[in-house]
Amino acid sequence: MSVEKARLRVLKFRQREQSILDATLSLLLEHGEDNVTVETIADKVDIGKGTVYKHFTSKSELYTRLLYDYELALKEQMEAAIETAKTGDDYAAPAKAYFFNRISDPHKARLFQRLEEKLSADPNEKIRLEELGVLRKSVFDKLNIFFESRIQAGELDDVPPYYYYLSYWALTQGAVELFHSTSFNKPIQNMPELMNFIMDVGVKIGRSPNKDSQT
Amino acid sequence: MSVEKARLRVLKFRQREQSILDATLSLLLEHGEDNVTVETIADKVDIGKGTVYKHFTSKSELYTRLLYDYELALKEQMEAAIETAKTGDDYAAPAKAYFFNRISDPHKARLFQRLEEKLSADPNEKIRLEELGVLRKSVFDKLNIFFESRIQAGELDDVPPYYYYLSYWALTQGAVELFHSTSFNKPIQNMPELMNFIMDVGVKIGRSPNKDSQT
Amino acid sequence: MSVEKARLRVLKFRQREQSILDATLSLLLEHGEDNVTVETIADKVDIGKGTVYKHFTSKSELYTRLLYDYELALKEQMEAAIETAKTGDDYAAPAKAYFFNRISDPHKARLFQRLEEKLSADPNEKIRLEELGVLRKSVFDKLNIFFESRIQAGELDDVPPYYYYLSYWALTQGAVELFHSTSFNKPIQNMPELMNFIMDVGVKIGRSPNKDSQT
Amino acid sequence: MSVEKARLRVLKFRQREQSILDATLSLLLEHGEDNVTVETIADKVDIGKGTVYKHFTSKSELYTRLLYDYELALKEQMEAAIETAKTGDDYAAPAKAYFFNRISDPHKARLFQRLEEKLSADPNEKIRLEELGVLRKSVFDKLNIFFESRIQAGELDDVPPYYYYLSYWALTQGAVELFHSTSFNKPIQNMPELMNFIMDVGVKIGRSPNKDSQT
DNA sequence: TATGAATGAGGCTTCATTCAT
DNA sequence: AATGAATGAAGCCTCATTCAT
Repeated sequence: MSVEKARLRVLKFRQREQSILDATLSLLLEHGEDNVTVETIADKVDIGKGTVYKHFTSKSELYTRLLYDYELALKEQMEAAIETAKTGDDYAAPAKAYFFNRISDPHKARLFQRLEEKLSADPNEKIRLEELGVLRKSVFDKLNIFFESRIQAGELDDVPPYYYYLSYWALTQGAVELFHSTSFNKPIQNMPELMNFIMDVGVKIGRSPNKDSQT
Repeated sequence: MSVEKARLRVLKFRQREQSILDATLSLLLEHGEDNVTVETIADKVDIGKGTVYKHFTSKSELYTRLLYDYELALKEQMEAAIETAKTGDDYAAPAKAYFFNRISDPHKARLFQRLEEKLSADPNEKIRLEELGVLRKSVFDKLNIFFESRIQAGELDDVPPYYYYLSYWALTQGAVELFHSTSFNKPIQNMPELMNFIMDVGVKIGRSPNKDSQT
Repeated sequence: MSVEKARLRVLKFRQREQSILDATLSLLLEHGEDNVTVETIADKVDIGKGTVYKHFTSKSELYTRLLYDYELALKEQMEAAIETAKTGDDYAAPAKAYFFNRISDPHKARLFQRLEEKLSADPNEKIRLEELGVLRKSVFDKLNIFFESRIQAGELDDVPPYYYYLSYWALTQGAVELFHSTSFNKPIQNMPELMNFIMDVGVKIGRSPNKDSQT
Repeated sequence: MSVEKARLRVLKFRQREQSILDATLSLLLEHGEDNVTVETIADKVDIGKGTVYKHFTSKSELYTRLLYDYELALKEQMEAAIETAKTGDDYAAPAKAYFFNRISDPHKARLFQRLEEKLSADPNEKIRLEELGVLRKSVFDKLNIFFESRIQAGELDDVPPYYYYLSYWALTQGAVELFHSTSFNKPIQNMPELMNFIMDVGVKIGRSPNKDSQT
């Protein structure tokens, strides 16, 4: 019976941890990275400040954890998209998946970009942050194989595979920034249309003109 | 004679102002936006904290000034490049100019991106920050004309001109981020080559296959 | 049991709050409004500077609170005195109560006068300061009724009731200043006697000569 | 000829000194005691900050000087009024003169009250401030004689003469405060009328009922 | 003599983290 | 385990006064 109790306690503990993560993310999105304090977070979850430190050794660790969860979800989407692409149904599936993931919530995308940057400066987080690299490496490897095969099939120009996905990453990242920049926003009259245009630019990277007709 | 003295004094004052700006930029680049204090700056220039406030009414104003100077230099480079492009020698001149400007010092490029974002949150800087918009508007207008003419010459797909330069902006911005991301950096074996590849992607945006041969 | 603990904690917290208020008042009286810093206060209570901000959002709020407490006590004394006066035992009870309240600690009286003035300039305190007005309004209303009845009874000249209590306020205020002015102090050989004289001037305001004999 | 020049220089120096005093007073009245800096003053006079220190050894001395000038003018008015009173034309002349002097510019009256208080705390000003005492002593002496004579003439109750003028001082002082207090201001519908009422209270201090008819 | 740039002590406030209960 | 009061370092900014020119 006390085993049961213990299990329940552990469950509750985990749920609370998730609440903290959720609350933090929502506060971060609402008020910006520089305007969220541990106290705000605790208040939102309706727990004491000290309790936060029972779950995370530091504010940075909490942030890192958030980052990791985000990246993990992204990885899973990417892997699914790569599988789809392999079947030949839609070569652009990974590209689109990535793009949509980022652009569907550009606010969040940019937040994590900033967070990662900030955390990188923290020596205590270096180790934990490396796990992000592991996650990404796994996706990179799959993308490498995928693009290699397309190159060998003559569908793409013969450059190192990472040229493709990193160019694409850059383009998407930039689109996210564009979304937010008050100043560069101004000329834009039709944002969704522009985003489609940009995505299209991305999808077509490296396709030689004559190969273009194949899609 | 006292006129002469006064001129000297003003000169010295300006030089000091410039050295504050220089020191600030270098500290910002070295330690990151969140790790530069007014005291650090004063120490680096070897002046008192109060002196900084003789030149700038607030830390924010100092930053805004830095931003403005950077943007002004960029604007001038862009306008020169647009002129070059108009002569027909190199249609891609503006694109290249922009790309090189950002990529030649990606650290700085990203810094200013972040700085602008942060300053936008400060109500006191809103007015000063609008001058940046004026600067950019001027470049946008020239780019609009330039792209419009190329579209009408049938050299580019017929989409709103800003699609071109904003996509390009996004791509460059992303390239800058790529440069910094410790994690996304890893697969890269040949950074300059990759940057060229990305720039090429940008240059070719919107050129229909058959028009491609014209260049 | 934990309820008991919580109560104790709240109690302790309040006590500390009160000791901050007490220390602040005593420092204010000792060193003057311009020579009390948050650090001084914290030192006197033997707590950290930050702790002060757990109790009050700003130095101004702390001062406002002091002011409010003072005014509240005054209000209660005044209302009691007005009740006494209504019984007919001593028509001058409110006047005397007010006078004694101020003159018994003129140092404090003047301090709060200054404090209120200073706080009025702080836009953040405007709302909180209005509560003082509410407190006073309540006393004013009671005084209006009281004086009105005396006027109608023919005991006082028929002028707006507030003439009486505001003249009286002015006289008392001035007496407080007199108490402090090192320079105007000099001729005074018998301060209590002078204060009695002044109070008497106040008490007799508006009593027509022939009515004078009635008291 | 150089004597002439020297005289001119001295004249100019004095004029500038007066400009500084004038500018300071006007700034003090406009922005309040806590919001006037030496720089503001210098700017208003259109001279360098350093120049201010050629005329006054410290900001405090400048203020003290302002105070002295104000008090001197008041003294002269008071002495003239006492002379008038001695002729028997208007016994209340000194009282009225004082009251009008303060109430005609209550803003200024209160400013100097505050200034004197602040300066009293400055040990460096103690000596200079004593000269104010000398000025006042001179007026007090004359008032003593005046009131003494009225008392002996049976026109006033027999109390120490300073009871009269200090009570009066207090009343006026308080009226000035009343003028400014945002909170105590509220019930007032007719300020000039109220001020007259208060002045009347002051004028009648100490007059026994039967003596009242004499005026 | 006039200047105004430079100074730096000193004031207020914030917030991640600790620790006694 | 949970709490939240307490901490104090650190950051920004002000301003009377000094002093080299």
